[in-house]
Amino acid sequence: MALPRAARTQRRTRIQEEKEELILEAALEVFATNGFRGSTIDQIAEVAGMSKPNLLYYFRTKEAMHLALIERVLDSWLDPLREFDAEGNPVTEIRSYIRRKLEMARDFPRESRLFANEVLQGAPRIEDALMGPLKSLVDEKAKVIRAWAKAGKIAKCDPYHLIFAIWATTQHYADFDVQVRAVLGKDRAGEGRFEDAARFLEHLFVNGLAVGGPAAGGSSA
Amino acid sequence: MALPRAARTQRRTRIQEEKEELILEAALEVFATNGFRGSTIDQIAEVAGMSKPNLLYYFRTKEAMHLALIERVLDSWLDPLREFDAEGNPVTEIRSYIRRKLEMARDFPRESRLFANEVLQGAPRIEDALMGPLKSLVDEKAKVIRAWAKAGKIAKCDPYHLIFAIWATTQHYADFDVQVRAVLGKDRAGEGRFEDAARFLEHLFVNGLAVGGPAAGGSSA
DNA sequence: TGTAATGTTTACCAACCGGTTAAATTATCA
DNA sequence: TGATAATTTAACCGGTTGGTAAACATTACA
Repeated sequence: MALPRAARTQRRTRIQEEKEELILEAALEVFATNGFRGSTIDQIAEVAGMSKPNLLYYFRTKEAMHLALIERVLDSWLDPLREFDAEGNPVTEIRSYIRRKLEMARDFPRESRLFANEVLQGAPRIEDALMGPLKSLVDEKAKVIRAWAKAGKIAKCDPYHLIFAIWATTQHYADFDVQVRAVLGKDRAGEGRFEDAARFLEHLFVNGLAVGGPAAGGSSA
Repeated sequence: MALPRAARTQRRTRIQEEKEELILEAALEVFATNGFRGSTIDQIAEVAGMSKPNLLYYFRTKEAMHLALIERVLDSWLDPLREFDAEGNPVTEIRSYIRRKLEMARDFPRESRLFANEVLQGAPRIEDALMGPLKSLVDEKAKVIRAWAKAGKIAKCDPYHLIFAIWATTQHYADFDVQVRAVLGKDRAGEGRFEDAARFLEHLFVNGLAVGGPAAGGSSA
């Protein structure tokens, strides 16, 4: 009895595709804003416009909905880092990585918050993913960055903490959106904040990682 | 009937001080790791080593515990930014702000996660604090930073996004601790990670904000 | 020491929550 | 169209949750 009833039909139907999609969309909305424990099946059902037993016809448990969601989202969430190219120009690569991550924070804030909630609360349901695929990917890209530093193309720095810094600064605009808007105030909280953030962050990281920074000797001022 | 029974005694007793302290300490532990909705009074009671009705003798509702906690923590949480000194040397000020924030992430991760949970879930209970005291303080410090930039002491940049970047990068080590440890791996996840982070972040921000960096040109208006 | 004020516990309640059952309804297709 | 498979709903269940009432225990102090 490990499968929901919908998965035990003779064929996979059109209705199953549609409803499962609908449910995951609603689940994303609810889980992202309330966390796992803070979300109820009833809430998801209401957002999806379906009855609770009907959800449970497609997903056997609340956990199953969450798991399906995580699996679907995790992969696409790592895409920007995968595109990080060892052959490219370091400055260009870092700049476009920042831009892509910032675009994701703008266009898929719920996905970002879904993970943030999960990690913040100790990642009880995604620990494997963190220590497996995520760590492997980061390890791989860290090597690339280290090679760039060794070749003198960027300043010598800890590649892991560089990646953390890019994650933190970009996802901040999704995860802490309410705070960002509150601090910027009504007039500056429009969509333009993402362009401003991009400009600032690109400047920060490009300058910050440039070889032999100007702060090295007595600054020209 | 807005006050808990303990607050309706003739004098404030020693036991009240002690028990309220004990409860808030337990509440911090629980709220920080589970968020508001995900936490139960029973959990807090168990951590505090008291019975549930006993907690409710000191705090009328779960909300009241959370509110008392937020109020107590918010103030100290903003202290590092308050110390930010207009008269000081910009590089020194920024560097020590980063260091202080990083120390707080290391020494008070629960406080950081308490806010992160709250903001992440839309800040329903601290919106006033964000738009009031927090915004005022940031506005004030943003002016200082802008003045430094205008005087040519640091690169021209958006002071709000600079502050966001410092918040994001430092709090990351408290809020996303599980992820940081998972990615760094067992051998590098010791306490040394905070020193590594400090070294990287100081380099990043000091170089990144240095005037007329080597990658000069496209900086913000 | 006695007693009034303070503190703690036991027992309880109504609402909520995750999930099940079985019956009713709708879609599919020979 | 009718039979069968697929879908949906109403009713329900046991456990949990936030919170209360009232009896009981302890402390402070005259």
